[in-house]
Amino acid sequence: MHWADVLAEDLLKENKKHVLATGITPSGPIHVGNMREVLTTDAVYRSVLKKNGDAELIYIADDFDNLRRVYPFLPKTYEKHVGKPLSDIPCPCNKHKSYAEHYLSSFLDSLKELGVNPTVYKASEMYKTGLYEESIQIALENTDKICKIIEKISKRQLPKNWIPFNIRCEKCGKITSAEPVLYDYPYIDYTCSCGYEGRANVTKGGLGKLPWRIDWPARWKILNVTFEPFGKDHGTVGGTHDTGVAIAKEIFNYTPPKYIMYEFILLKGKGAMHSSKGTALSADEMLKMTPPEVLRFLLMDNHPNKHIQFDPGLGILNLVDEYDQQERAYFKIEEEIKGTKDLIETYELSQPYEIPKKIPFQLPYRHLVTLVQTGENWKDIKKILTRTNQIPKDLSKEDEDHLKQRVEHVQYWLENFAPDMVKFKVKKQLPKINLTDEQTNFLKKLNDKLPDIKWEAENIHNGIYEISEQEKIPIKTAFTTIYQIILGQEKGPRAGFFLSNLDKDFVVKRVKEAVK
RNA sequence: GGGCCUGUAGCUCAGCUAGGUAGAGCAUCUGGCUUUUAACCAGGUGGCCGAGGGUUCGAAUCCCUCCAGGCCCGCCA
Repeated sequence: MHWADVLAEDLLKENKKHVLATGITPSGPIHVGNMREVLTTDAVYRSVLKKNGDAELIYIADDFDNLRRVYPFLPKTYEKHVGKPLSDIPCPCNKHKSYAEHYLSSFLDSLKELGVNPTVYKASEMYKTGLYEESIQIALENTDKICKIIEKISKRQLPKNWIPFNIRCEKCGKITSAEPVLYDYPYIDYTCSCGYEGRANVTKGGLGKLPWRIDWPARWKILNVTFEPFGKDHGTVGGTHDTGVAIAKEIFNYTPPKYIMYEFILLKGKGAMHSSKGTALSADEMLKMTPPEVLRFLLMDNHPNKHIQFDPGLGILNLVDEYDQQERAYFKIEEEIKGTKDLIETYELSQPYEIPKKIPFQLPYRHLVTLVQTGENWKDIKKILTRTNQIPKDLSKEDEDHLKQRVEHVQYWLENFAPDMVKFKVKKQLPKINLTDEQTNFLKKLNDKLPDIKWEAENIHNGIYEISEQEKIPIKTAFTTIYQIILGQEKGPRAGFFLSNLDKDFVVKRVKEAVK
């Protein structure tokens, strides 16, 4: 059984409406690792719905959390914003309402592309509209109890006058620097390190925030959360999940949601991703080089408790190939590889939106890598594909869109991540090269033969071999020569297929030129 | 120090939740049309299922101990 179904069935033991929650703090570019949490939740959500359960998928952006420090990708001027809620900090590009919006909006766009459509909650709004009011009161009334729970479970010492509420200083706007002096419901008198002394009315929204260890369980109750995954960093003993569970039960009288702890996505050769260390791959970027169904596939095919090594280099080609292979198996065009796990569920969960009724038109991804570099744009590429009969004349609109979308992904990959060995450029002019006599001889023979070759991959390929045999020219030399005069490099894509994609006249002309 | 996960063929991993004759892909070897930057087909080789103990008629699978590796663990989600 697919892991999402296992989790869904566990939820369905209770016949009620399930709220599946996921949340990420938009403190910077949101990376693929974070994406795992959202897609994991989405998978379980879909599975519950499929089994006729009642479910809602929600996404909570904790934009009321404060900026911890000036991250490497931020200008120095952000120093003055450290400590303020993300929703109160100006946008780095000035196009969004706030710092939080800046990172959130592109992430939400990515989610849409992946077919994830949660109800979005923003913590800043939840606080400002008073959704947290009751929880704040309960927390403050139970300060001692909460303090004991946290100290006992996390083995951490809290400061003497600690209260489960971070006051936002009215003057400087920071939620990290105000110290409570006196608490008399509903007022808290405080002094801030900026010198301000003030009084906060906790029943008025937005004057402060519950610390994370209390915020999380409070949120479960406010939104009736029944399921929420979290990364292994929270799963540690005495960690925020442990204290959250205890606080939910003992303070908020709420049964903690079910969960799954997920492993991290590691970047091949670089290890775990950290935005702050520059070793993160943002969700945006990943989606630009990986088709959405393939990105989903990567996560659906791997149990959340397994870490994923993601290779943005050649590995991506294998990943897409693997996806295509499973797609063919799903549509029974070829046999599934023995031992494939949950083929049907995995494929269906990988679809961003509708599950195709028939198999989408496939072109091997590696071919696309060559094609994309042969043609200038989609029009060009389509022309080549049509001329070489690689796509049917009556290609459907959906199939064309699908193909075009893949071409765009390949282009982005080639520009940003592909290793040099797969890159090439068809030179507009004959490159400056020194050819040996043997090579020149080969080109002469090729020049004679070319006009008679029917312009198809296999014929071209065979033609090259014939010359090689007749003239006793090593086949390797033959290929190298071709790559040199067209690409200006010694290696290149499979020659027959490659040349057939080029215009015949162009090749004939180039060979003629090279012989001179 | 604590926690989670992993250990099965040369490599990457299924199989373990419901115990019942050890599997796949790649690599390698052989044969077929000399086949390029990782696009063929057919067949073969290859494993003390990390080690030890226990439960059982029977264990890769369940229980215990140990060993090795990965990752995580400050009011940093």
